[in-house]
Amino acid sequence: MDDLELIERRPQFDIAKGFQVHASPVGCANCMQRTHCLPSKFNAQELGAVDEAVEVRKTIKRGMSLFRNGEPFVALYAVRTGFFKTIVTSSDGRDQVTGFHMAGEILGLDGFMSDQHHCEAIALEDAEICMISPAQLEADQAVARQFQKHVYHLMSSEIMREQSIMLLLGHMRAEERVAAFLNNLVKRLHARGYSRSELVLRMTRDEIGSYLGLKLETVSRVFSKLCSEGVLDVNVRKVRILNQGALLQYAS
Amino acid sequence: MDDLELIERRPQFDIAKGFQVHASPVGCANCMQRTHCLPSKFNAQELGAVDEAVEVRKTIKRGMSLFRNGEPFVALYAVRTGFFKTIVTSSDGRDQVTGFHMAGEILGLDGFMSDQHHCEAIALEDAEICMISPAQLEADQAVARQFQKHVYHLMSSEIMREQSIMLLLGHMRAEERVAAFLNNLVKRLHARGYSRSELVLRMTRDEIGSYLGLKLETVSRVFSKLCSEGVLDVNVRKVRILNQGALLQYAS
DNA sequence: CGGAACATTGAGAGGGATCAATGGACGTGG
DNA sequence: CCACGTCCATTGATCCCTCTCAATGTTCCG
Repeated sequence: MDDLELIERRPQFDIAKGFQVHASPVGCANCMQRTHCLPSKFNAQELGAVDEAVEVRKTIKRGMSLFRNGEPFVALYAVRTGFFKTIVTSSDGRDQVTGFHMAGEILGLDGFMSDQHHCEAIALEDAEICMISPAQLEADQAVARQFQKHVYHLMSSEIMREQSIMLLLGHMRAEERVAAFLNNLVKRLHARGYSRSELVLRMTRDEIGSYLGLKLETVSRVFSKLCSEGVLDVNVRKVRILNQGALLQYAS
Repeated sequence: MDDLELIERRPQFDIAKGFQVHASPVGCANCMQRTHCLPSKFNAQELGAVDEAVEVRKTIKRGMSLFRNGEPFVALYAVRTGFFKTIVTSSDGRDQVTGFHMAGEILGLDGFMSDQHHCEAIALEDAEICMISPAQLEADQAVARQFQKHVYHLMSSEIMREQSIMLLLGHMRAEERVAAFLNNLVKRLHARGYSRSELVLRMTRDEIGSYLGLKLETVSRVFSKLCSEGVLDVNVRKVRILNQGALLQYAS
């Protein structure tokens, strides 16, 4: 397994197939994601320090892991391009998708305080990420304070996000879950300049199902049903929302 | 509604029925929970500063809220005695129990970084809590550093806890959920000196169901089934675990 | 072109929800 | 101290949503 070998070589960050490391070709100040990403929280002056803490940019091939359960924490990761899923694995081997992550979002927080990752992040398509080294960020006193504040904020958001998923998993029916999923996805995409009504799913039906606590067939059936009701226009991975209001109704 | 009136008066912490405030009668150094509670993370020297930050102890009557969704964050709360549940409420009014909390556990972290609570904590029986004021804790530099470290740790644990619930809600069958619930509960109780095989449930079947994503009748039926199989001996709220191994098997 | 991975759809089964009735525990007030 | 009401738990009967199993279709890529 090329993947495994790759994974085990970290945290040295060797240049290897599917896991290219190179010096920063783009500073945060020029990055397309700067308005959504962590650096947006810093002022122009502090940005220099942030830029220095962002040591390298990496490209991750589709299907590869950014980090895995049990690995030592070495950095936070900001998604530059591409799409990730995070999964947790139960003691008996079943695993569950706990989130999907797009450009500008920060991965790896779960390892930040325990120095060890407790989930696995896998690229759903070829992706680029920035590695943010907390140690270096905290060299500057003012930046450190600002950084900590935003790590708190990110963790707080993560807890709230998970609570809303718990609510979804505990109380919603299949249609509601899928509708909530689509609404959330399209909202985040729209914040990044994408259409409010059209999206391309980067994940399989199985992955959506795992995230929503449903079987892949059920996810497929719900798509078909919402299609037949004129709420959606689904063509495999391409989804068009025809009736925004109705979709919001479903998600209640 | 006495409850509502009470709630609205906070955070002034008036003395009122069911919500008694009084000066610390017991220091952390002498508290029965000190080995499980947050203060256990500090050395003897720092403990003085912690004790000062624990401004008041309060008693909370059964059914009363410690804090509610949307309320400003004023302090962290350490459970001294009694039992709490935390609930989140969805936009359409449905709510879900997100956790049960016993002596020594810290409540209110969800409001720590956003300065506002995003869930509600309700006492399941008459309870006592300690209010920990972060502002005062952070007066001392060394204590502040130590405190921050442990807040990170607590939040990390909270994220992991929620992920395991997501796994439960997403993939487990009713019996597995109930078994996992009991195992977790008895483990935490045992860490506090209680029996490894006997426990008294402080919550209703409905609350267990909400936590596990099941209806109360289903919870009741699972208890009955495990009873008939000789795994448990259930007498309403009193549960005896007759076959520890089998229960662990169920929770897989 | 062929194979692998993924999606769709159908038929049938089953687990949990729902509806409903009963019973026990507890607290309050007569 | 008992009667009563309330809250909670148990159990049964039935329904239905989702899972499971299975076959077919589509897309993508070597």
